[in-house]
Amino acid sequence: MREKTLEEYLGCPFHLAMNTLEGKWKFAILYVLLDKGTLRFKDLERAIPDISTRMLVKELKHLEEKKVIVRKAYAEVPPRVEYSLSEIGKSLSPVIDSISDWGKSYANSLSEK
Amino acid sequence: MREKTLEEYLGCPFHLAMNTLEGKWKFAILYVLLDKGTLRFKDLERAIPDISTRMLVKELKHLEEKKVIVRKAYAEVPPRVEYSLSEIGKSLSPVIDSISDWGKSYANSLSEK
DNA sequence: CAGCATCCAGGAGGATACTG
DNA sequence: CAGTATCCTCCTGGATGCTG
Repeated sequence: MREKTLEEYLGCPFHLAMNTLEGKWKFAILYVLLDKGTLRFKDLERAIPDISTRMLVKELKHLEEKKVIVRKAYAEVPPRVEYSLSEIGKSLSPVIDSISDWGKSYANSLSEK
Repeated sequence: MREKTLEEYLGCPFHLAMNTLEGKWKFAILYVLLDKGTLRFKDLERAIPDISTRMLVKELKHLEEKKVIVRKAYAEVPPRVEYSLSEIGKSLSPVIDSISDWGKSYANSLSEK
């Protein structure tokens, strides 16, 4: 039995993390940015075909407020806005990997039976 | 740039994982079972004070269908039902840890500025 | 191009009361 | 004890059209 309580374990950092990663499209956006580095709004929309404009805007805004991604707007016409991961955003890689890894062994364990 | 596409990476195993872990209380239940090993329904309710009976039933049922937890009912009066993690359920520990770890460094990076 | 405004449906999740 | 059964609210997310 672990020594930490539910409160300590799931308490602050865990819920903080879940809070910023919650939402249908967060991981997709994160992965694409992890993959490509920097993308414009339209490119993100193309990279995640099923997302609606409204949702992409909302999720990006949320991630930006949470300091996970960085938004850089250029004063040009037509407008250009580039999104990339912050340092803390890049450090999410192990999280995505561990979930993906678990998913693989989970899929295996399901097909074995 | 990674070689996998969004489809390959987020495609099957990742979404499979997210699917079974989705929901407000999944991680809380998982953590408590990881912590205590085996618990009766009422004990789970006590361990997660804010959850409603309805939600606990739903989440447990979902996790059982997904083969992540094991339900064992005893033919007694009053009834006794015990929940525990399956092998694949126990292997979720790294996922929970990586999220929790990221949450910690995230909290640090927020407070530094 | 990079969004914002609006409307809308469906589902997640809460509160309460009841049963074998 | 271990759930069911209802009812209800709010929020997520989709569709569409418009703007600087």
